[in-house]
Amino acid sequence: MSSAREALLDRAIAWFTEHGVGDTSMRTIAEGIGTSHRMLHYHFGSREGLLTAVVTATWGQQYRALADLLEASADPYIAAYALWDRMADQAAQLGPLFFEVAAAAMQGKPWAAPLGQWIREWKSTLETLFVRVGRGREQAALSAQMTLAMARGLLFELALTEGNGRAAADTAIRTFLQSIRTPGV
Amino acid sequence: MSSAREALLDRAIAWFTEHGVGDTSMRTIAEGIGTSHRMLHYHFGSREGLLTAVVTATWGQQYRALADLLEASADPYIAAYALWDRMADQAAQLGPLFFEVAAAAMQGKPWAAPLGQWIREWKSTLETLFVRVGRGREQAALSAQMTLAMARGLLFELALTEGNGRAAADTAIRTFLQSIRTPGV
DNA sequence: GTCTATAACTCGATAGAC
DNA sequence: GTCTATCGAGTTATAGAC
Repeated sequence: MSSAREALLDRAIAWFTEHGVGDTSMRTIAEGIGTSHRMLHYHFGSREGLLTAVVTATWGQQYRALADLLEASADPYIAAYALWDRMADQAAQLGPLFFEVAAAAMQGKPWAAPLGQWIREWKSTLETLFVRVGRGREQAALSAQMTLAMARGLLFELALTEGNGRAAADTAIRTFLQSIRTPGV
Repeated sequence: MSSAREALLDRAIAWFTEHGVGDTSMRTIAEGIGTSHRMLHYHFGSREGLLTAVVTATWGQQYRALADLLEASADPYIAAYALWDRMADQAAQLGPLFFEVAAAAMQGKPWAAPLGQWIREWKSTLETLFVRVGRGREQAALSAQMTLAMARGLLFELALTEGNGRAAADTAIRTFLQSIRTPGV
């Protein structure tokens, strides 16, 4: 509600995107985004509250954008490529933070839990699309799982090479999508 | 050399595997593995020195084991599956730490750099195997990239679900390896 | 909402005895 | 190699004025 809080949150997201979460303190990030650590405590309650807000806001909007994208296209292959295109564009900036927060979710850190939840939902959403195009439940689940795994694996590499190799990654995902399009697979 | 140092390193690796790196202090980990923070400083010099030693030891032995495995098998598809099998077995334990350290490498943290280096080498190793089996340079590079991306993406999901879904992941990797085996892909 | 001040504590790292 | 003791800085979080 408060616009001061939201302005602060936007800048915090930008800061974490660039520097990661890691061991950074409230003071360090406060200085980095031009406020005081007192204000961060005032608006977000605690360090964990700030992290939760950042994760929720970042991947909440990401999740809604992707869900829209998937709903807009009837063809799961076209939708999957559009999804890839969007993720790959942001890989160099958002990739490192994504994998850091995901690792935190794997370790059971509460502030990272929302991301883990959304990752599970992406799979269901994509699976539904494959069903809608005529695949059986099991085949749709397999296709969704493989598509997301391939996209995420390529994203991992892109993030590790700071965005170099985008063309090669595009070729890889296209080759893969082509291969699961053929019947019997 | 010193056996006290190596015993300490072994226990530190086990501790990080279970708890992650995150924001944990020298004092916390020292207590966790039954020593004093003074001893950690004595043997590893600094917090960064300890992290570097842990990363180097963990993925140094991992890298050598995988290199042997790839060299032992002439068929890259069999080798790739053996590689997958080994990684998937350890996914629930080592996966979270792997992705956390990889994210640190993406963010340029010096202590995580060795892992980034090895990840690049895995690709070259697998690519060489595809060349040896008759693929052209470009096709071999593409196959190696896709194989590693798929394996890593499935690993990501396995780690996030604490090892549940191993059977589904096995099916996925087998389906994928089958699909890139057919000529023209 | 924003400020200064500060409580209460933990951090990495080192000194020096043994 | 291992111990106790400690330094100085940095930490989260809160109190209270404005």
